[in-house]
Amino acid sequence: MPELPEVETVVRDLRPLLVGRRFVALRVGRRKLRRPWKRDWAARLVGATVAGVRRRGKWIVLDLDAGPRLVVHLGMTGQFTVAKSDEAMKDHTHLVFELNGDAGELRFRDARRFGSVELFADEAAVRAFLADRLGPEPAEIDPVAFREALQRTGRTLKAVLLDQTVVAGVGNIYADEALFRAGLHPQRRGQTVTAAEADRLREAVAAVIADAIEHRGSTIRDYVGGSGLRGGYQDEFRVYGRTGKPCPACAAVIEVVRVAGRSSHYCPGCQKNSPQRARRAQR
DNA sequence: CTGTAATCCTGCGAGC
DNA sequence: TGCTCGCAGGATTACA
Repeated sequence: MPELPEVETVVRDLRPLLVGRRFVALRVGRRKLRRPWKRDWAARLVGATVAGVRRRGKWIVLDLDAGPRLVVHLGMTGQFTVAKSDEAMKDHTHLVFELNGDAGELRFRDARRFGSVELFADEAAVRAFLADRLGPEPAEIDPVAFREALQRTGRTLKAVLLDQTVVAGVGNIYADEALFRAGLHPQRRGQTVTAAEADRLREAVAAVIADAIEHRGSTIRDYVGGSGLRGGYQDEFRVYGRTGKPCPACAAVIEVVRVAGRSSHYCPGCQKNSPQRARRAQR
């Protein structure tokens, strides 16, 4: 569910609520998440003070003063929030970190349990883990590397944008919105794009992500920020979830197709798929 | 190697 | 109202 803008919002919300706070107790649910909970983690977490809260791609990292790092992924339905201790416990709450002072508690909730929580020994271990999985942040993509990543693959543009090793943090919503802004069809093959189109797509990805962060991400159903607030970017969608509605640019009717296993929304007027012509133009 | 499909889960809306 | 079906913001693995 949450993509980069939602995760960034959670991190920004949690940072002032957690940094400097100590975990004084921890309750761990029985249901298993995506990665198994190791028995010694609770002992290593209780008593630790939060030194930092940050994000890389869709992964959240809590730096603990003694050195270990808690790495959290929200999957599709994960929520990571600070609540008052007397606030009712919602179902599917798997972890509760009690904070010192009057700071309430940090809760991890995830109905579908596609999310994960893992404790790493130190910064080097986290770096190795993330480096294996993630390409650059959208704002930091190297133009040449991005163009080459597109032009050397026969995959669709949609599949490439969803590949976290090409660019970190883009998911189904923002892939569709970026392709619309770049005027590119989701089923277009990477090999067929020109340098100018690759640049347009790279800029569109960065712009859409930045815009969505400003709106605190998108809430369609489950997503809430670190303080429980919903996002607002769902009201800015131009194509995602707008099947059958008019394109804001040309008034053609938005269509949906299945690409790379995901629903892909696009405007047939603004996003033509013309691999033949593009292929010929390249020679 | 490349690319797609199935898998892990629960909840909800659509359609009958 | 109640049931079944398909789909959902993701990552990983298993296969063609």
